[in-house]
Amino acid sequence: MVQVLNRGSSRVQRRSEARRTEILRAASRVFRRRGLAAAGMREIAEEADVSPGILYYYFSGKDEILLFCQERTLEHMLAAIEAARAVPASSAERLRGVLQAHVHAMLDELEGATAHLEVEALPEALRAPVMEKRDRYERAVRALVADGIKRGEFAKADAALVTRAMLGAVNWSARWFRPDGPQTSAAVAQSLSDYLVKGLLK
Amino acid sequence: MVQVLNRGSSRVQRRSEARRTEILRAASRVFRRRGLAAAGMREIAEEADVSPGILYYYFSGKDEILLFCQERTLEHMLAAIEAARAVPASSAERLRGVLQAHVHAMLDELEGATAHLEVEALPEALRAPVMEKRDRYERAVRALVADGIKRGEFAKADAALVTRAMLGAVNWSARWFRPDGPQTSAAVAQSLSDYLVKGLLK
DNA sequence: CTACAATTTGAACCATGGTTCAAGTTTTGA
DNA sequence: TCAAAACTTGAACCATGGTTCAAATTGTAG
Repeated sequence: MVQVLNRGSSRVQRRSEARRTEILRAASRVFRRRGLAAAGMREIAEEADVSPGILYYYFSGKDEILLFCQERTLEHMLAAIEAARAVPASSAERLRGVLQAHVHAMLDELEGATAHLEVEALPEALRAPVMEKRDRYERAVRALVADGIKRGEFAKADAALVTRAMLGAVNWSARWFRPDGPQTSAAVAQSLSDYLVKGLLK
Repeated sequence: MVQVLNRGSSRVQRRSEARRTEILRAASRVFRRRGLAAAGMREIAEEADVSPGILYYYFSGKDEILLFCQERTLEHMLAAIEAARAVPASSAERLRGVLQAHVHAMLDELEGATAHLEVEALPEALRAPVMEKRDRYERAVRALVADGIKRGEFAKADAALVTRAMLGAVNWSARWFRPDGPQTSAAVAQSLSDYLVKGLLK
């Protein structure tokens, strides 16, 4: 029988929950390594050091694993937006903060996931909640940009287009970044956000 | 038997060549519409208005179709780089020109293809030539950026990183652009390249 | 016109990979 | 300690989709 999501705190529930996230993390790694389509259930199972069958004990199938990976990352990014809003700072500083968090969400081992870049991989039925979050995130970033323009801190620009350019640049980092390369993810986050915000300043 | 690429000009050869590109174009459309992995041979065949079997008369298989799509787009982009180099102009103007051509290569119906964004989809054996072109293109853009910095036209920056940011922003456009949306691909190319180059100026 | 080559078809083949399941093993509660 | 529940396994099932192929059609050369 497939388990129901459960945040209770009895011993078994905690252990069960841990196993679930363990699987999700393994899946994230495989997704990033092989790409969404090429990631097989057997490989995910091996990465998580369990048998293939068990994936269907904790999840209803590959789609659901994908769904959870995407939502986890998006919620992480939405939290970063909230954090930025809470801090009293210039639009430029806020925007840089959000973009840096986004880069970390893309590149860092712990929470990093690139799955949310391919919403189309989800069957129609599951897409809605992910797209809702994705759109909410994009709107929030756009609001940050528009706000900076309104305040006169940024030059006049097409906020929607610039936002998409920024997100594209940031998302793309997952394609070329190598953890064993010359620079850390923090350095990338720094330089990238500096450059992207600079294009907005007057 | 599988046909050999042939640019001769006898009547049959011309017709054969036309059929090949016709198939490639159909494949490009399906790739863009469904994504690489989800594009099936049967669907490509239907889009090209032929039977599935014939794809194997003109190509050795899906991999080769993919390979040709990628190379076609990359060659198109490399040509744009050459054109930019030939023109006497500021680094900023050259860079804008290249980025605009890139956007058009992404979005326009005629030659537009997004296949080259997923080199990993190719089997190891076929990857090399595509990656060589892709890297050559990236190096050329980077050289343009570095040149602008050296001339003092651009502010000091990590040329490699900025280049990747630009390419990411531009590649990403294929994800959100809708031909029937509010703006044309030319308008997008314009705004996008303006913003991206602005971040480099002093 | 006729034979040969080039082209085209669509059904069948088969590997891949997501999924199911009956049968074990481990953990829990009393 | 023991039975029930929770968990885990690995092999088998089966749909999908890339590929093959024998046969049919079309085009070409003599």
